[in-house]
Amino acid sequence: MNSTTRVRFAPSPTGALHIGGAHTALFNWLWARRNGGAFVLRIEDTDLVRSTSEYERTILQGLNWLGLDWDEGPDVGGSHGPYRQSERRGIYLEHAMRLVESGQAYREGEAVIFSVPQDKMVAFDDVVYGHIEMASETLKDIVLIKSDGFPTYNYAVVVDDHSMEISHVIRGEDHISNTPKQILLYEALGWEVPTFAHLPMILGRDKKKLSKRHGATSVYEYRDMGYHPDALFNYFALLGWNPGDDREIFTREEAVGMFDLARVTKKAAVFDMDKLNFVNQAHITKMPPLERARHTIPFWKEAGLRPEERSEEWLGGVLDLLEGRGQTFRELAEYTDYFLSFEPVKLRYSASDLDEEHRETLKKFFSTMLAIPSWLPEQLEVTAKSWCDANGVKLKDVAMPLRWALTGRKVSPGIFHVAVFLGREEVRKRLSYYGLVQESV
RNA sequence: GGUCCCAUCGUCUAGUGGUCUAGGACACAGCCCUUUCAAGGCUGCGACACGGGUUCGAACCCCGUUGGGACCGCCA
Repeated sequence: MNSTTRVRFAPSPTGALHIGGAHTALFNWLWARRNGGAFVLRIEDTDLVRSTSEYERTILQGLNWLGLDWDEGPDVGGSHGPYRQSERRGIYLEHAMRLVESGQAYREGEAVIFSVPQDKMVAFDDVVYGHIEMASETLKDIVLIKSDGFPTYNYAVVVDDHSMEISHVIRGEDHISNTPKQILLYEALGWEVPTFAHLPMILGRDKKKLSKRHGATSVYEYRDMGYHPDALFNYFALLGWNPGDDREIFTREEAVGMFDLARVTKKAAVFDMDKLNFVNQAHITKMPPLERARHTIPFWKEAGLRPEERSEEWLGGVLDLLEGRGQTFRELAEYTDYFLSFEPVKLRYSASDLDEEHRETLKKFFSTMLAIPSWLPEQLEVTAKSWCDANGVKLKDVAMPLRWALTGRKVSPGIFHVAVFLGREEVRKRLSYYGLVQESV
């Protein structure tokens, strides 16, 4: 336990929360929680034209959805505020003027610019990348305050991280080359330099920086595709980090218990949907039926079905039948649509593949089946098998037509379980619709 | 172009000089199970980028090459 650990996630509200940002936020959160420290949320809205409060709101909601809570931030306040850079202009100006007075910065137009000292080797020890150094003469002078009176990123980040007492600056590897500039500013201001830990980048399948071309990039798109936040959290944690043993499926709490910045890897990682799907499936499988049902409801509705007409227990029972089938809530809804309504079945299947002879055989079997005393999966299967033996047909020859008539698909869970869940009358109704029930019965 | 970073199976990774004929997971293929498809179980395919050193010994250390990436904005 180290109560002095203070980390921050500092998004700029110029777009939705996307994968890279969520990944960075996640690692900061993990480190804060692991050490019993504080996770601070700061909004870097110094780009007047691109920042909007609408984006700020979606980013906060996105973090919330992922289960990342913060201890200080623009909405919850805290002792180191304000937490929006646009509200901290006085602080930036004050320190910039100090540098002008000491001759370390100069004015040009309305702007304040820092003169980079020459012949200086700037070095730091990154927690993940190790020792890094850069000669100061490769750096150009640094703009501190723009002509519009707002601070630039490299300057504001230093003032804020210092005044918010940030102990560890955990951010993407793309900031490594900004770090020497910031260190020069810490030194000029006479401030202690925090510990830096840069995180590997996340790339698309083609190993290029993740962009729209690679498909979904915002966390909300993943929610809408049917991923569970716990699974996305789990998958993100695995990108650039591993617990050191073979554990790959874990909860947030377990991740907090195992996390260590020292185990973060250096190589950029490719975002792999196949693995995400696997992780999501694993989380769905472990989930209690009722919770699974609650997460699937929006997708049933989206498919035009009416889950609100059923109890959560019934819906959970439907999903239980899937036994591991489906990798997203969207697929869960899709794979079970025929339980909620006969309509999608009619749209998919017409029974035109059955010739008269085949129909007659099926009618005989179905009438035997519908007359079975106890309507249970095992009974249906035993009856079907013995009927097939007696009539010289294979079980699949009756099971597949039954599957088509009940589900409108060629794949489904065990069809006798489906039949039992649907109920004898509903099964009779569907078979009858396809003309597979003997009129006389 | 300058500076910086990275480099183990297709992908995520384990590995910090000998226990590595390199381990796990995803994906893929096959088998088992089986009324279909999954799930589950088993098996298989598959990598230390290359070249020099250092060392008794290198995936691990050093140098170079090549290949990726990032930054070089009064964007963040």
